[in-house]
Amino acid sequence: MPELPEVETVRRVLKTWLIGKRIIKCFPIYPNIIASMTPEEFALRIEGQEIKDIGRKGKYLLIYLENDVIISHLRMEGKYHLGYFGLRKENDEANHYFAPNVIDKKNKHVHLVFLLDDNRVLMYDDVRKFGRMNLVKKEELFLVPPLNKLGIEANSDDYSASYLFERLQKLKVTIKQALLNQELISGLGNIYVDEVLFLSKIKPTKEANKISLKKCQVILDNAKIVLNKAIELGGSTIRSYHFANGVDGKFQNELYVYGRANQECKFCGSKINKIKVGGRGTHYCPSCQK
DNA sequence: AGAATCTCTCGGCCGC
DNA sequence: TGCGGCCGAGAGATTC
Repeated sequence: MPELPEVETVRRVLKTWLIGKRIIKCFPIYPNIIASMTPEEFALRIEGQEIKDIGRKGKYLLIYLENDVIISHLRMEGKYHLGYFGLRKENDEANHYFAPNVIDKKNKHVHLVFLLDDNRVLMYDDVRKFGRMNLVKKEELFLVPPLNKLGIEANSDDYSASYLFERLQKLKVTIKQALLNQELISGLGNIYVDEVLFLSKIKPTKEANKISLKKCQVILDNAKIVLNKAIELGGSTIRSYHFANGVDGKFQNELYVYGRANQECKFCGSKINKIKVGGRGTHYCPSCQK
């Protein structure tokens, strides 16, 4: 489940692979991955452009080309592999191959392929087909969907407690639902919201408009601590989620509540509770969080 | 107007 | 082995 730290980890890997490479050809295999235009138009526009930089905004990965930016959201299980253009050879140790019209076990979940000018291929792999890619003109990047309404990032120094407090005052949802809203604060997903609320000693079901200004500061402080620590450790690898080329994160070992239902709280020993909040699985310690 | 809620996308996985 | 239900981020539609 890629959240801000996982996407940042992918960004750093892609940067080492792709800067200066030119996209010769794009194969959109599963068309629904491309949002807001036809796959043909997407392919036509990016073909011939050089990859200039790899950026990130919230959970969105940004592939800067000469004239356009590919906005890639990995959603649940999207990942990238760098492979080779050609047919798989016997006893070949290379992990990933791609040839048009040849889909084997190794790449049956590959939905989009970029052929690069060094005869390598960048493959977008997504078992659940939830990920989406947009293409926007460079100068419109933050002026059109999906980035035009995205909130300030949760670990940014620009995020002030007074701003968070003012926004929360107007809401009638729980604090957990508010922190998952990417228009209010970006980069936090289900895992890290649970972790931030645990460290902040706030029950996920508490109404957003009852959080004090002081607690807003605590939330932002903990968001920084949790996200920066997770980035440092390469994100969390949970369930079947692995990063590009098998690079796994280590933050899952640091989790206090997420995925620890019925286990002991690392602070007080109470049983971690799992409930539903706004339709999302939610973990908390009933004695630490009020 | 703006916030909240509903619906839809998917396939692995779990329980029966 | 077969099948229905569950999970979940975000967009777009709908309701409040």
